[in-house]
Amino acid sequence: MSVYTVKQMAKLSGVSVRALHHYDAIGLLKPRAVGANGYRYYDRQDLLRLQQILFHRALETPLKDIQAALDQPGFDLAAALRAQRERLVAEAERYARLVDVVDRTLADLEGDVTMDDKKLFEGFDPEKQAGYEAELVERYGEPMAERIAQSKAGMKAWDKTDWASFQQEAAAIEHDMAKALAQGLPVDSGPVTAIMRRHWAWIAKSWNREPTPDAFAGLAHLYQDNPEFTARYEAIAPGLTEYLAEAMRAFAEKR
Amino acid sequence: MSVYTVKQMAKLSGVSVRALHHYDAIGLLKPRAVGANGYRYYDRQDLLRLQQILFHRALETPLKDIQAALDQPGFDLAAALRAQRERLVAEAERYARLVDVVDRTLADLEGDVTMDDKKLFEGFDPEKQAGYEAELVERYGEPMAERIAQSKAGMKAWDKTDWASFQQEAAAIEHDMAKALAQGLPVDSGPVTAIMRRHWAWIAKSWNREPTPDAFAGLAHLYQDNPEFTARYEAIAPGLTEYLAEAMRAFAEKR
DNA sequence: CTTGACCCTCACGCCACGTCAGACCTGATG
DNA sequence: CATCAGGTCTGACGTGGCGTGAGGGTCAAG
Repeated sequence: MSVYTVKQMAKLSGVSVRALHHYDAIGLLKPRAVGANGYRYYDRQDLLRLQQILFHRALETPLKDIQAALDQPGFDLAAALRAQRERLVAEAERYARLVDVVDRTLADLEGDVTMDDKKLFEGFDPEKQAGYEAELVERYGEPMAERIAQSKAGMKAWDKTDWASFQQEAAAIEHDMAKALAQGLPVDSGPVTAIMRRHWAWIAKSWNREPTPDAFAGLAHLYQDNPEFTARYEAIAPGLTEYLAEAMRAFAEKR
Repeated sequence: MSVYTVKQMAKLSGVSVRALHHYDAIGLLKPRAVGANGYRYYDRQDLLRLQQILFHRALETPLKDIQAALDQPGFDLAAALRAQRERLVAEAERYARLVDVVDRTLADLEGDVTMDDKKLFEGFDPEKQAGYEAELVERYGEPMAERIAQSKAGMKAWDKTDWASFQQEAAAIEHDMAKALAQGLPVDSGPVTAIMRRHWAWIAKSWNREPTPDAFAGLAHLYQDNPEFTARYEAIAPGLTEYLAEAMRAFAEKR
């Protein structure tokens, strides 16, 4: 009565026959018996195990780990679930952030603002974002962490117009720096200093607070060390990353 | 000046050299030039294109689609992004639901309630969940949609104790039904009718409203047609799905 | 005995690369 | 000029969780 063929198991559980073959092959779920004809026969215990498998699979646990969880008697399921929970929370947040990115990009598109000014402030690749922050905090201590939090809080309240003007100013600064570089102006010359004043103000706006000279110079390093920034600047003009960084350091020293 | 080797491109953009090879191989990003030695040489335009690629890749767009988006001149980027946005929202919600599932499971585990009573009300596999709802709505019209919404709203307010007792009652009902089946009691016999009264009440609790007899009978079909339910009942006892469904229909007819 | 619905075992395909292996190229140094 | 480090290349296989045939055996009903 309670013996099922592959097809029946598939219908009862919602997985494919191929998946059952696969689970058999990797030893995750072996049928209770195999006939002389090679047919797989499952029973209710197998069905129960399959249900457990599906539970873990829905949480995106690798099949290997599921096997380990189900086969080891003293396995700490609660601990594993708590670990999974963290992962899932992180994923949920990641996707929420990506939605934000798309929203801002769409706002850009519909507002007809130039399309290329979105890379810097998008917040995708949160690991790297976290990396920047960790770097800044390590270099400048706890107060920096607070500043970052302030910055985030402040920027959250911005509307689309704020973002658009913010990005336009960034583009303008970059454009002017590229021109200065092309003209061979020294980084401590008057015009470049003027641009740096605008950059300083722009940073102050994004941080919701005046940067210290040290932090400003540290940002220059950050620009040089991280691909997100170098790619952006190098794409505008070759050598712009270093030129900008030098200009920032020169400006910071005068403060 | 603005000519980059693979490694330089990799450093500037943060992708691996292997990925650049791959993008070349599939035609997504071909270097501006290839030397007589076979070396790939990129320029700033390539870097810009790579940045666009990375933007889309971060949104998990398949590389083929990215290529289509970048190569077709009249491509509707906004429409594509809106579609992606929907996907991302759905994913964010899915993960949030999974976190809920894990939380409830953990509550179960820590409350020492039996572990197997979690499958029915978990809300993972949202597509199928949506399928159930669509099925019910189609069968019973718009009022059912409203009822589902009510049910969800009501259950959201439940705490862990509510969930635990809710699940215990379900388990008790199933257990009693399995016993009745084993004893061969007819589905319209007194004891079975008594169990059905409890099942009815249980449904009423979850729906936040009394079911109509038609809806109750419809639920019986749902149990028989969907693997999530059949697997659950068949795992408890073979034939329980049909027995339960018959009992529900018999009960519904008497109302 | 035939039909049609099952069942089996290979075995390749997918996607976006990671990871060797083996060989060639280039620029700086002894 | 030889050497050496550190690039660069082209295969080619591995990853995970199966999907999707191909080619052939099995089983129950008519």
